[in-house]
Amino acid sequence: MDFKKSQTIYEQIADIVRENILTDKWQAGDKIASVRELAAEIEVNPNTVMRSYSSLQEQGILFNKRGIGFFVSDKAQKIIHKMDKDIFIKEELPSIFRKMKLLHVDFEELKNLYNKSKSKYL
Amino acid sequence: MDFKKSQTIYEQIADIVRENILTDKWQAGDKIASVRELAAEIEVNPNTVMRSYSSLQEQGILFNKRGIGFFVSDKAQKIIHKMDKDIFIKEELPSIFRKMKLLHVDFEELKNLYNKSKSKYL
Amino acid sequence: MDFKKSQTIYEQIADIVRENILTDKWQAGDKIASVRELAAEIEVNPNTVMRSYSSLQEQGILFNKRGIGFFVSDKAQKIIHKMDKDIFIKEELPSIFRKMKLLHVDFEELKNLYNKSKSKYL
Amino acid sequence: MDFKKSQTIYEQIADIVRENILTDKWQAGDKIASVRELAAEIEVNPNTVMRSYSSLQEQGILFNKRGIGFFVSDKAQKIIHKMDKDIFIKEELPSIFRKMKLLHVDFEELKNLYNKSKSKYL
DNA sequence: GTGGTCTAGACCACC
DNA sequence: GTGGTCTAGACCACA
Repeated sequence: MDFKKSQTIYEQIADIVRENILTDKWQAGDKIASVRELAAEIEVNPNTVMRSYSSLQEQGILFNKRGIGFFVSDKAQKIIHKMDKDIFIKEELPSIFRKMKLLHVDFEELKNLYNKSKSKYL
Repeated sequence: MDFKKSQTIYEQIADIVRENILTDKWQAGDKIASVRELAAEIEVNPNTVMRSYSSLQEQGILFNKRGIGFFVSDKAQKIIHKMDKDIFIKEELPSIFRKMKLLHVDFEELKNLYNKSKSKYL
Repeated sequence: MDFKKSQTIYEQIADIVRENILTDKWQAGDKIASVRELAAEIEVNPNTVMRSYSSLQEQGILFNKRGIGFFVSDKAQKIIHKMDKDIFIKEELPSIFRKMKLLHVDFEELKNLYNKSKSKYL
Repeated sequence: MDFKKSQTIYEQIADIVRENILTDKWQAGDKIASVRELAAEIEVNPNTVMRSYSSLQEQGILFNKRGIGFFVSDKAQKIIHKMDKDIFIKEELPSIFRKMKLLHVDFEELKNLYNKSKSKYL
């Protein structure tokens, strides 16, 4: 597994977990991989995985049962969706629109790029 | 001057320089603030400014004359525009489109948000 | 450790690293001395070593794992060999040939000097 | 006029003067360009030219007559030839031979490159 | 005055 | 422990 340098590894792991929950790969109540299992699989220090799980737990996305493991919480999907959409609309989109203006990219071009990217996944 | 802590100071300085060039505030051939001047103005260590200028020089955006100062290179604007557009189209937009899909944001909603943001600046 | 003053220290450190890789002392995947270790060993400021390692990383010769250290990249030797041979053939040799002409040194004399230098290492 | 960054401007100017003398463009007793003339021509600070001329004077290559200008000394060519050949044989060639070994360039290849470079100037 | 290098020492996040 | 950034202050060569 290879990670981007611009973001910390534990955040990138948390992102993957969040995405798996958002896309229904992992559902409410599911037991997810143990810290050691995941660490071994993606070749990362167990401390690093632990840190990801802990932060997800603080956000109410995971919960753990002592000696058993980490589980997806009931409200996980709702929480993630709200967090992500908030960031998307308040931070990411404005930054994109600002850059479009700076680079003289008009909405037509955006539309074309959108359609092109969509057709990739058909 | 205050900086975000999510990004290094020297990158933020480089970003400002790039933006000033892209928006024609500084034009090809212009002498820009000396390392010490800028450092004093934005209350930062001269070494930090130096690092920004050096990286911009490596990218071909600035050049310097010994003992005189740093200048905006002829191709600066073209280089910056190309770099920025490349990143925008190959990295930022795909990430945005991917997130739209994940969050079930359709193109109509994007269009509305775009028009809303546009009207802010009218 | 003593350095020539005609060249910056950080370039000389980078040169040593490159040479150690080129001569197989350090091989692809090897972990090299940490910034602080090397700095202590050659009695130089850690920042200076950091600067060397960073530039080697930009060139694709080294890479690092967060919190672990710097490593020799797989293509390191190939990159260095290409860089060196390019400079040798496009810059150093022409300059030598030009000087030979200027100083009226013919190819026979060069051959003699070459053989003499070679016998030194036998 | 454009200068390499790796060497100081005044040294590069001195190099040009030396070369002009070595190739008989400027001969013993000739008056060379005044400091201001040359400075204007190559767009450089007069101080910088002065520094070049001074160093050449120290080496016995130039001499000056007060209020008249700088002149090529009688022994100029001999001095330059000796200096250059010394450096060439004791420093530059050994460094080249060392690099040949490192880059696995054998003498045959050197010969080919030499002949190729020679034919360029025919 | 300018850029450029270097040191000493600090602080941080991460593994 | 590791890399990475930043500061304060010094010194140098060059214009």
